[in-house]
Amino acid sequence: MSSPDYSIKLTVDAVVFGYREGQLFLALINRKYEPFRGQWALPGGFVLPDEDLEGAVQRELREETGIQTRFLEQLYTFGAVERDPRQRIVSVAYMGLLRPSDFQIVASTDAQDVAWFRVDALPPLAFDHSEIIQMGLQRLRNKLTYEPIGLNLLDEKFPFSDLERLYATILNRAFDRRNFRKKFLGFGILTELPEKISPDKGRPASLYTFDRERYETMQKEGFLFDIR
Amino acid sequence: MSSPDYSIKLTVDAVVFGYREGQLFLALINRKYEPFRGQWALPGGFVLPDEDLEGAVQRELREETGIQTRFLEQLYTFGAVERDPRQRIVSVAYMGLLRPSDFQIVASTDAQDVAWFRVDALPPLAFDHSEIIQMGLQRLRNKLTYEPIGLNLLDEKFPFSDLERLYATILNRAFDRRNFRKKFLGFGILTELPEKISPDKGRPASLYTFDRERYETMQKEGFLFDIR
DNA sequence: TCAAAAGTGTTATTACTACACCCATGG
DNA sequence: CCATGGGTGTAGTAATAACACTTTTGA
Repeated sequence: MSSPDYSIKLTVDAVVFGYREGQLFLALINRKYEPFRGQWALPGGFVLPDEDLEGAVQRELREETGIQTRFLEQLYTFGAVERDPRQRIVSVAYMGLLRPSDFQIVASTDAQDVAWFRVDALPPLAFDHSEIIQMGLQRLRNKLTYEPIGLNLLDEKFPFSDLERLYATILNRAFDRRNFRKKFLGFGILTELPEKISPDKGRPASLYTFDRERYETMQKEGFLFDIR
Repeated sequence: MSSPDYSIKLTVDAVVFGYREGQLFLALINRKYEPFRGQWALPGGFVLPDEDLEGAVQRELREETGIQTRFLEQLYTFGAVERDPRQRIVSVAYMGLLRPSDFQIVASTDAQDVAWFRVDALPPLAFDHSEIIQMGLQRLRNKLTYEPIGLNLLDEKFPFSDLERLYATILNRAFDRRNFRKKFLGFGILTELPEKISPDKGRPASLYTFDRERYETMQKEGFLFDIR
C-alpha cells in the first residue's frame, strides 16, 4: 500500500475594506503571473511552513500592498477542488479593516499593482474571489449589528455623523439621526472629546473616540451591542 | 533561488454534538497511533486531493464513527505552527449536529473507539482539540439565538417542552415557559401535529415539527429568528 | 387521589419608531 | 443672511419580562 498524494497547497487571501466619505472600498492587486494574469485578485499567497495563518496574511499584505490593518479576523476557508485551475489549493480567507488615514496613505503610494475599488463597482475577479468578497461583505454587515466593529473603519477621533453615515453606507439603508444617536451613545462606549471639528460648511461637530477598554469590561459583564 | 518547502498538510476535524434528555454530548475517538496514542480526540483526518473539505469531513466521520450528521458547517481553521508536535498541520474544523435517533444508533454500535461524552465532563484531549471544541460550543450557543439550528438536535417530531429544555441545557439558563412558547410558536415555523406523545408520567404532549420550507421562505422575506 | 409534566393570559415595564425645529459656522 | 450640516425631545406603539393556576394522564 503506497501512501496517497496529500500535497494540497495552502494559501491565505485578504478581503480588506476601507471606508471614506460615504463609500466602502476594497483593496485588490493586479496579477503579474498566470493563471488570471492581468486580472484583479485579492492580496494573498502561500503560507510559509513556520508562520501561522494570521502571520501569513499580514506578511502578504505588507509585501503586496503595504497595508497594515487595524482589525483582522478569519473569514472562511475555501476548498472547492476546482477553485484553482492548475493545482489543488485551499485558501484561508481573512477580513481586514483599516482607518481612512492608513487607507489614504496606501492609496496614494501609487504602488504599481494595488488599487482600491468601490465595493459597488468591482472589476471581474480571478479564481473564486468574488465569492470570498461576498462572504466578507456579509460578515462585515452582520458584525456591524452586533459588535462595534465599524469603529475600526474610522479614525481615532471622528464626528458622530461619520459613524451614522458609515452604517447607512455599508448597510445600505437610512437611519433616523436622533434614534441612532440616542441608542449608540446610550451604550456608553464612546467618549465625547472637548475638541470640535470644523467641516467645509455647516456647524462644527464634536469629536468622539471609542473607549475600547470600557467596551471590553462591559462585554465581560454581559453587555450586548446591538444596532439595527 | 531554490523554492521553499510549502508542504503544509491539511486535515479536517469534526465537532459533532448530540442532545438527549437534558444533556449535550460530543463524539470523540480514541487515538490508535502516535502522537497522543490512547488519548481522546475529535474525529477527522487528511483531506484527499480530489475531495472538497465538507466531503472530507463526511468521509472521515463515516469511516471513523459511522455518524451521518443532519447539519454540518465550517467552524474555523486552526493553523498554529506548533499545534501538531510532529509536522505542520493546518486543520479546518467543522461543527455537526445530529438527532437523538441517529445519535442513539451510533452510540449503541459499540464501535471499538468511538464514544459520546457529556460536554460538561470531557476527558483530556489531544492536540488543540479542547480549543476547537470550545469554539464549537460557542458557535452552537450563539447560533441557537439567531437561527433555529437547535431543531437539528431534535427528532423530526418532538414535544415542545423538549425544545425549551434543549435551549435551557445548552445556554445554561432557565426560560419562562409561557414566554418561550409564545415567542417561539409566534414565529410560525413549527407545525403542531394532531398526534400526542405519552411520556412516562404527566400529561401527554402535542408533537411539533419544523416547517423548514416556511422558515426559508420567511427568511428570504427578511424574517429574523431571535431567541434570548 | 397523588405526582408529574403540559398548557394557558394579563399586566407592568422597557425598548422602539416616527417625527420637525433650532443652532453654529463659513462664505 | 443664507446655505449647510450638527444637535436635540416627545409621544404612541410594540416587545419583553414577570408571574401562578388548571389540565391530563399513569400509577
